[in-house]
Amino acid sequence: MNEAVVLTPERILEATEDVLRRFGLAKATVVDVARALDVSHGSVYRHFPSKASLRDAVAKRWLDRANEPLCKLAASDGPAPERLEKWLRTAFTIKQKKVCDDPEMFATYLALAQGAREVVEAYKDKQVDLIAKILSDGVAQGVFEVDDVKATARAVFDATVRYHHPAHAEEWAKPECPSRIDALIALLLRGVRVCKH
Amino acid sequence: MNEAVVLTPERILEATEDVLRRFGLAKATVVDVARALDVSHGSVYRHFPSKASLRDAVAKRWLDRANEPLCKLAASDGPAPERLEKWLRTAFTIKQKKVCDDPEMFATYLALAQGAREVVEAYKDKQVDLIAKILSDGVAQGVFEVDDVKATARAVFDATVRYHHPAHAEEWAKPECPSRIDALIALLLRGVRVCKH
DNA sequence: TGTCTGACAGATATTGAAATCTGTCAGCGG
DNA sequence: CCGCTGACAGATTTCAATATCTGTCAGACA
Repeated sequence: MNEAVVLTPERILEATEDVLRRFGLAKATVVDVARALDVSHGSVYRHFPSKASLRDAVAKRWLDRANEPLCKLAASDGPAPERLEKWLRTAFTIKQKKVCDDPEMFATYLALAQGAREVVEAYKDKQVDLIAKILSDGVAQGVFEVDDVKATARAVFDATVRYHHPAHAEEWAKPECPSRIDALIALLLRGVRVCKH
Repeated sequence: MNEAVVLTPERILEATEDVLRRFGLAKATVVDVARALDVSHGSVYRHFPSKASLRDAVAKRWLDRANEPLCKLAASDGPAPERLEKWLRTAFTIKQKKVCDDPEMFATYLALAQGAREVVEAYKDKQVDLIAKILSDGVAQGVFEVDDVKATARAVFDATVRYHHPAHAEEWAKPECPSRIDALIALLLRGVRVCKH
């Protein structure tokens, strides 16, 4: 019973990512994945009930990996305003880097996410929770003044959509982008900070 | 020399909108437009050098019409905060209404705009100028406190992208949308207002 | 007994030949 | 003379025949 030969969901996901990387979403088939694992395609259906569920699982892996640094940032301590700014800039940078490094693969994952609405929705909710965590820390520190933490976290998330939603990815490379990000972050921080007298 | 029979760019644009409405962007051809006007398609090329330029002109008409109420709002007078809020809500409502009333036509115009980048860019710049107008009025009234009016106007525009960029149109119908808009507008207004003591 | 195979039906994608469209231009007709 | 026509070349789209893929399942194999 060689472990390397046992067919696990994990191995299938790995192979699926490989196949996606090589062929792209449009051309990748379950048969390709099975071939990469040297099994029949019927075997893949023992572990994932459909091609859609396989794609969803790949999307979830991808989003979870991307989210990891942000979870850490939200859980850390320190002054909330700096932490919020850092969190937002990190969120933007992660996405931006993915586009720059491998635009083709980014496009593949983007298309993948389009079909995995539930997974994406859960991921977004998690992001909002992370922002809310920082906001409530800031309120506790007396540096933020916020009516409704949850609603404001959602508003911050919505307000920054342009720099983390893939629909706007083409614009991220523009030269005026960094200064526009600076202006946006400054505006949002002013919106949550307590008034200085 | 019957005026109704003279072929003008205006008449061609009107006919093109009709054809788009009837067939959709994918199926609408220059031949269809010519047929609607009862002329040969060669004649259309006397007035527009290419199909692309015809589409651009239609897109421009559409955007200009949509922009009209917003220009008026920005040019009006009154307290800047109320005016900014009204402007944003109007901008959202205009787009939302277009989607609700005729989703098919909205999709057509959306696809149209994708190919008319320059026209769209000019339209966006105009929007930012309108926001900047209201912001600088607010500064003059002593109710807004803004470092760089132009940059902040851009930031307000960017922050509200989720509710005026057609890429997010599917989300506009969701029931939680209005309260999220309220939270976002409140956040942005807090970000530009002078501190209350 | 439980995992995997391979053949199968229905759904989906590919392909290339035929039809249509875009953009041009010489010339018609008022 | 001037705006319009209609035929044309090359590009693009359509359509239907063909090939491939998804998802199932009865049975092999260990």
